[in-house]
Amino acid sequence: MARYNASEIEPKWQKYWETERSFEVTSDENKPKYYVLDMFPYPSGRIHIGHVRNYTIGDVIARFKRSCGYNVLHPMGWDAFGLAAENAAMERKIHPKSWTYDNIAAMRAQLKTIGLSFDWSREFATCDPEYYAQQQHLFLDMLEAGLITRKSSTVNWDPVDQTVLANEQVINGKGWRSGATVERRALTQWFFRISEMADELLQAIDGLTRWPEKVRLMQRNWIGKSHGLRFAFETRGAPEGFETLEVYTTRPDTFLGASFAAISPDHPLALALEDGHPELAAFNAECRRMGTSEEELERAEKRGFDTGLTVLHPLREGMELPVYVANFILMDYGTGAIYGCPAHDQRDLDFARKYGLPVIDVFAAQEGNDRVADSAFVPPKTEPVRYIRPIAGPDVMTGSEAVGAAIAHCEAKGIGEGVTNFRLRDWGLSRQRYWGCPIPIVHCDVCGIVAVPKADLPIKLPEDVTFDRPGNPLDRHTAWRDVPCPSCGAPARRETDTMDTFVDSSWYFARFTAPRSEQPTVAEDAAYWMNVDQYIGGIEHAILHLLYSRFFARAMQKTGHLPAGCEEPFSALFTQGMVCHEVFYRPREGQDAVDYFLPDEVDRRGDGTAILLADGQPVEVGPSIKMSKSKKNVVDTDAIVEQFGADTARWFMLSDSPPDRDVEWTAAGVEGAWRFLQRVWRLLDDIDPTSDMAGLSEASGTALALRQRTHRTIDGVTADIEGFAFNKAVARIHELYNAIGSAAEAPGGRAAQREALETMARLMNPMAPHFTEELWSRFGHETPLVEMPWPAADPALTRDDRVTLPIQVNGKRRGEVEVARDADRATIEDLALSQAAVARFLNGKAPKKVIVVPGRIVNVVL
RNA sequence: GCCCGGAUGGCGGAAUCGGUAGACGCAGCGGACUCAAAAUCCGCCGGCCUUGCGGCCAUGAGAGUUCGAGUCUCUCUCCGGGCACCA
Repeated sequence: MARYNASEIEPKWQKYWETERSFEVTSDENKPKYYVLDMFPYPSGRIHIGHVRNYTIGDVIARFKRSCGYNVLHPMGWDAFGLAAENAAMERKIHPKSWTYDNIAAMRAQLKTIGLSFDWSREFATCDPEYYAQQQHLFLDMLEAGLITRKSSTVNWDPVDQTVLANEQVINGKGWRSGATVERRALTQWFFRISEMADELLQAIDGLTRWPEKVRLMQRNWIGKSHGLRFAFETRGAPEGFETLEVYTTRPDTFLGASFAAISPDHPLALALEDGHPELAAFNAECRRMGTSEEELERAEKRGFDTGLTVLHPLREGMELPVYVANFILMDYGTGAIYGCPAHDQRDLDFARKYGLPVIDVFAAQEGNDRVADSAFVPPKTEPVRYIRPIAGPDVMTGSEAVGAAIAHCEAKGIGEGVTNFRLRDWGLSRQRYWGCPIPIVHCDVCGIVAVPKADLPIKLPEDVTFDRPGNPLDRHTAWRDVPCPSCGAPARRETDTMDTFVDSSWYFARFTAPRSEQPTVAEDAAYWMNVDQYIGGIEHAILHLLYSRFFARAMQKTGHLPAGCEEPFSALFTQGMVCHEVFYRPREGQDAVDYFLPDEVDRRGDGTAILLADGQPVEVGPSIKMSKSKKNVVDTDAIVEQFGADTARWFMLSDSPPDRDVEWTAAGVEGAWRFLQRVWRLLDDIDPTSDMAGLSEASGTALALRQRTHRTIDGVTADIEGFAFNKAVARIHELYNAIGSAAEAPGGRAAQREALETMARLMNPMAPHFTEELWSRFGHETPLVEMPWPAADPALTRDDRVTLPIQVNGKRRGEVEVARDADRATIEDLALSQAAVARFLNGKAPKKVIVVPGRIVNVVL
């Protein structure tokens, strides 16, 4: 038998699936549906091996469910708007559109060599006008439904390039191109009112039982529901209109420990005080010379400026607290103002020490409470603590009880109210960029903000734009920008901001159910296909993308674009890990820099060293990290498919690491996968593909043992695939392979071997589809595996009525005993105590205790 | 800084409920076949002690709960993801 030749056989089956339209599906009420969706890629240019992993995982599920009788929707598309296309335009003078569509064409061709069971007839890119036209439609409906609002928020502003920067374009506080110090600037923008839905989005997490617990927890924390006290301080010395200062606190039980108040540099009071106070104005300006990212604000050194104002402590007569402007207060959370309780909040304590403010204890010192070492005592909310300054209630309470008591007390005295607050902010969707979905709005001097009538959609992006200057080209494209007002006809301006690309990816899953419709969705198709039964993607999307999609599904329901029951669009979620690779590099002589080399340029030795093929000299071998272009530790898909075939790559991806963990791509691992497929192929030499399956019934001895293993493997692999434990499924298939040879000479052995190999082909099919189709066809089967049902195990062959129990003495394994699976405790105990190994330790004495866990273990305690 | 994960042989990992730690694979070593090599096949493969039987140690570190802990609790270390304009 010749070697298995992937480069001939893989295209053959790909062509078969394509001409047979094996994976194209339509709504069919008579068949149960299964919607499996892989997060669609950003068309960055090439498919790398990390994509192969992601899409292989989804493909295993899709093919498996298909063979289980489901009508499987498994679509693919492109998340095609974004910053990278504009960067390419600026750097390489390529239009974002041609850059994007060229990349899509290249990546589509690469994906098709992997043998993925996508329904390509449903493909779209989010930058297709047919797609974003429907998105504009959704925007208008959401605007009308009150789900969209307009307000001010802060952006990163590059004062040299006169442009808004994304957080990733701010490097150490400087604009990445200009190098200028970035500052925060307020801009009026469009917002989805997601915060209105905060509580609903939080409650519904409870129902997402097939999501990873960590993702549910991250979403809960992100929404950040809290109950606290909101009240107004009376101010002293403040300008007119600021007679009170409203603050919010989640720990009103520490109110009597307050020793200062602080406001955000962006707080209206801080702005009002700038007038005639140049030092404060300078401080505020300094604070604004920081980006908008929360990480940057939190990591920055805590600094404050004494405004000279004070507020009156409402519960401590005569006590005035100084008011500071502080750089760590976020204007977007709570009221943008706080009071500080240094004794019981580390950040407040650091601040108090720095500015010489008093530290007032609210709790009795406890063991481990060592404020002396400049470490605040933050009391737990759920355990009782002793208060020396309770606002109300007994001395000893849990934090939660004390918070409740404090709120009740303040409400009774008329100083504030208990309120529920959320960390979740509204979702700003405006982007000052070209390569995104235009917002269908016109600004008219007469009528104000005017929605574009639906009849005028789509608002298409103009293509004649230039990127020779920074800023949004739509702003300077007057022919596109200047239009008559749709309402009064007066000269007006289009909205030149485009939508955040998260909008594009927040409803694409719904669009796949009717991708060519002239409406965003089609009711019957959405009703049939939604929700996504299995969603698969990276953990990096655990919060934003998934939360926005959950919001959008609700918004689409409210606007009639999704039927009832679709408020949670992803019934099950799986988050997969990344593909990593070693880095190869050499320090650049005389410079503080290194040159990286591609894995292809290097010969990696078994002893951990490597040499550069070009000059035969050694290179450094660095750690295995996430594949990235900059470190050159990327493996291109084409080379692997050409050398080993897609099935080898797929098999390797699935065999080593569990799919939710990172996997290291190694050449040796790929070769191992390739050798395994070849070994399975060679079994065709030893196993008669025409042997009579009637011999199965008389299998005995090793042949019967093989049959049992075959059928137990069916059950095991089925459970493993359902549980995303593909690496365990692969291990089981290896074990079955290792067992095949032993049956050859036993009665019924030839038939048992044929059964085993045919079963292997069927079980391996979702993972290595081309290889197994070919293997299957060599047995003379006319129906290809793609049309075959998933194999079922014979229960008579999977039963096991004997079981081996380990015998422990004092918790250490000293022997084992084989018993009937249903043996009772007394029988097991007698057998165990009669063991020589046990008797040796007993030394004639009776054991203190014997623990028997039937079917599990025996532990003899001396 | 804040939120969320992860850590098991030389390497990837297995151990469904707290019950035989290291399944399966990779790498390595030894052997067979070969003029030789490749390919293939067979065997060994956590550490220490022991001729052997076997014993002791061992799941990032330290403590705790338990007859029994990789698994549960607490403290710590390191690594990764997210932090709202990367997608």
